[in-house]
Amino acid sequence: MINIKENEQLSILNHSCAHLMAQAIKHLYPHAKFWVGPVVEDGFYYDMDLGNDVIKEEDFPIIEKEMKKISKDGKRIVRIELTKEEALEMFKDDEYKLDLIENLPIDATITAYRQGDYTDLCRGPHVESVKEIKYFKLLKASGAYYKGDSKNKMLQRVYGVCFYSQEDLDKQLYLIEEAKKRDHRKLGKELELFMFDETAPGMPYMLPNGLIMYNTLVDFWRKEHLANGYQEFSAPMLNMATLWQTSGHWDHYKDDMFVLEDTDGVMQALKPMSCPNSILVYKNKIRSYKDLPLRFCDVDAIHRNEGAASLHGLLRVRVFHQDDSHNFIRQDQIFDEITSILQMAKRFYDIFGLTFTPYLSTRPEDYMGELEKWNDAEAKLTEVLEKNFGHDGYVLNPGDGAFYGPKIDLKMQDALGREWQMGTIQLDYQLPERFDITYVAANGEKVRPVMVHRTIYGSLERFIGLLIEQFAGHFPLWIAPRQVSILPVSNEYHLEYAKKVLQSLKDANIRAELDDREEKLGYRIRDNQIKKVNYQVVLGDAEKESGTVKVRKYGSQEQISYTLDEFIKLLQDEINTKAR
RNA sequence: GCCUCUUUAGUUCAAUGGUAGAACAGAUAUCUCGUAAGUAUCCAAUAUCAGUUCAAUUCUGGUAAGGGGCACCA
Repeated sequence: MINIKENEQLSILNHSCAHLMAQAIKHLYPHAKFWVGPVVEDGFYYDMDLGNDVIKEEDFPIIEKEMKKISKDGKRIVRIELTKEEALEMFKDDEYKLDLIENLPIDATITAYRQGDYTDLCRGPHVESVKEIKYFKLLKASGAYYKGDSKNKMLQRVYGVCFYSQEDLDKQLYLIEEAKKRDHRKLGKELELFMFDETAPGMPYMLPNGLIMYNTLVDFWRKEHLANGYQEFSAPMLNMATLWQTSGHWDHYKDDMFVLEDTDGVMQALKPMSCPNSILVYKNKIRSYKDLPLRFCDVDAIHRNEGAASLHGLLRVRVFHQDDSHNFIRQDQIFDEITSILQMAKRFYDIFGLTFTPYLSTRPEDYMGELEKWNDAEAKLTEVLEKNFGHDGYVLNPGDGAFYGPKIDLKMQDALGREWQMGTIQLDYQLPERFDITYVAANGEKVRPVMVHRTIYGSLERFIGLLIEQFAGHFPLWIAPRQVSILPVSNEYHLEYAKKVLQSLKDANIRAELDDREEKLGYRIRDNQIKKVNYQVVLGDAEKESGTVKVRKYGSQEQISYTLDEFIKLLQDEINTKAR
């Protein structure tokens, strides 16, 4: 998709289009008051207060028509400089604009832009005339909190997009449509990967095909982690309130937990994360400085009571599996540990061709712990990022860290350009304190370790969701649920040979299935193509006689003959290289 | 949690104030097949609870689930 914000000219055009839309809406809803109308990555929006009126998508054609009319009149867009007094006078009927004016820096030049009968407070710049704004489309309408605060009144927001040519606009609209086709929710249904039922909102059922992917990802993860000094454990899902009181979740996170009272009247909660459990594992015996780093990983199910409206297919769910690990290290091991985690994450993502952006979140205002340690940790995280990604290779989020420590989030985009947090690396000085964990240092003193929370996939569910979109359902062979379909030309003559080939493939650990339905070959080819099976093997007289297989790769018309052994080797090589 | 929209067969859609039509899938029969849909028949649905009405799938409201945003997201 085209990123409008990156193109300065296009960005100005879109901003002017936001004004044009506001003007049109003002014509149609004279009492409308406007807040802000910025340019975003994929267009623009304007927030407004329409009193009791509501703009719905069905109203878009009328607004667009009015916009076209104004554009045709071709009024110039005139910049006006104002003193604060003039500005306050000019916008005296609009409390939103007054708010903006009052909050401008004292030395700021106040400007407004006038186009015909509409004047808007704005920093600019703008295109010269409304007649330049021709190729636009309103995309969606929604509510949005005033100043982004849920305690405030809800304004109405209308999104749109604008281009310099009809072709560019069509192209963007086409891309939006194409992106919808690879929506993991749609493909998940079509390819029978997962499902949801009304009785468990936000809690996915992994169907057999999806579970193959899940298990394959976990197997790979497990192998890699055990080879890299990690130790896997599993812990109770239901824990007494006392555990959550110690960890602080009871005070800070209770609303997001599934809490219940057991038959003995004891309060319990399903774990929303495994950190306290991993600490108990650490605490199970006395640890020495020689033991560190200690890396306890797990893929236990965790439950979070997310708001119903925020649920989104596999990308935001109420029960999921984090490929979690809690690494207990010494303060002087931070740099090496973070480096090794980041490298591991990069290696994992590279395998899937996924690109990500690291976000460094630093000390918030309400931080806990010692300032010195914070500064030291932040400096080290920065150093790791600078070294591995370069100065422009990561985003700084000042003050956005957790109260217990700074963090690096690894974010990726879905098909529609929405950003999702995948991996995360968080330093934590609080939980070791709360649970009073220590290691014995060389001098015999008890020292508090630093705890690193980290995930690479993030959540297996979310990762699978993103993979579905990344590959549009056509997966690399090693995670593909349907690797090979075997199609005998005729069940009467070729079934026996087909079964032999099937068995050979299964013996070689290939996920192969026999398609011996009483349907014509063309029908079965098509059906297997739609199911995105990676390889189709057609077996008829020629193959039966020569002991070969005729292979057709997904998305290709080409048919290639191999001996059975050659074919198996080809599959195994592809699986082992994890290439597409 | 807030604004807003949606809900008809397994799936994707159609129609209607007088209880619904199709495509794909599935089943059966037929075809015995060499690289993207052979043919016929059958099966199968108005999310749920109320209200208005002689009559509601259609109108109104509640609930649930789902979508688009906002807020949230250790």
